Amino acid sequence: MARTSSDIALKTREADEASPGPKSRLDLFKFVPFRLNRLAAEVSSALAVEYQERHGLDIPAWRVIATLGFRNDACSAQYISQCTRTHKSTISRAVTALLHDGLIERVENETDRREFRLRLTKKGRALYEELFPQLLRREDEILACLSAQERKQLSALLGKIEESLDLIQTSEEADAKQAY
Amino acid sequence: MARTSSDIALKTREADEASPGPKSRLDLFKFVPFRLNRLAAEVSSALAVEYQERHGLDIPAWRVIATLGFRNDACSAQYISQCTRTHKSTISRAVTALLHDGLIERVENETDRREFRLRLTKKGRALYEELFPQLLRREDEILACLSAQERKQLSALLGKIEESLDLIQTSEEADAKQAY
DNA sequence: GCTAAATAGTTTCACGTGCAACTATTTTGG
DNA sequence: CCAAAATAGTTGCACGTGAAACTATTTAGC
Repeated sequence: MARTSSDIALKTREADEASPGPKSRLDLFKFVPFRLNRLAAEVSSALAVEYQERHGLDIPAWRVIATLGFRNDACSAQYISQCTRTHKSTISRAVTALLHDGLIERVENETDRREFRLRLTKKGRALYEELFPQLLRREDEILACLSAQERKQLSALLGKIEESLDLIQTSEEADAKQAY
Repeated sequence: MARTSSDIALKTREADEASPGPKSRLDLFKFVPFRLNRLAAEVSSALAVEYQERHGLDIPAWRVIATLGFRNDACSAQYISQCTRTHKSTISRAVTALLHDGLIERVENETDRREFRLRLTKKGRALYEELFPQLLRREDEILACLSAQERKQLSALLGKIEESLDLIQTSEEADAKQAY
């Protein structure tokens, strides 16, 4: 209490988009990169309750489960890494843990013995089926402050930025970029 | 190449918002928390070039600089921690480094000797003045894919979510929540 | 006024992550 | 075919971060 500077405005909204002129400062609270970072961190921790506390999964593990659960056929660690934009070593460790827990299994690829195809086990599938509705519910809670139309807007806007940053890749494109 | 499953659709946009009915899967690429995470990470690394490579600052240090630069008067580490939503130990380490580099200085608070008031040095101010236009330019590049109106929309939508998640706090409110 | 609780800030510790090096396998090119 | 480059996946290492413990100081309660 008694912070003498308490009255400094911290409100974010209604950026002064009108004047791109000679700003002599940067308001962190209107700075989109900062806002995205903060928002993502907050949303993540809100979701963590579901997969972490309730199911013992961390984010990378959940991404593996989610990718395998969404697709029917088995796919490689590489593929998961690329399309979730998660570093391959991170995926590798998550895969090791999930194998150990019997949530996924891997099938040797006869034609290329470097790569393994991964798929959910029965147990893994069951977890996926239980988990994803809970996560969708959380997402819903988070977006409850938006109308249906606003949600559509948000989705479209994010899509545009993603596209412009090349975050949306076809598998072909993903093949081109290694690193991940 | 020759990924047999290459043709699986990875496109994100145009979520099937219409049917909130019995989905039996979760498409990670339509899942807003995932998208926010990925987007924030990507945007961060795009900006990192500016403050990291060109000025040797990391994100926490930049947040300290930005907060002090935006405000005229000196403020406490606590304050910076709360309003940037960055853990206090992280801010503490950033402050130590910035003090060492002579970018900020601290003034003893006579009425409360536990707390220090922080402010930019001349050198720090100069860095701020040089850095923030570059960052705004980057932000501009990233949002270049959006029209002026879309940017306004995005800002408003983020604002609503932030508000609903209680991310926008007056200092008063911030005082209530500790932890940070 | 003295003890207990609260607060600002620092530091130690454990842990997750990215990078780079490594192994094993496959592909390419001469 | 064989050597060199490329690729899938793993692992060692360094580093940044959050939680919790800690120091110093202030406030609250009796």
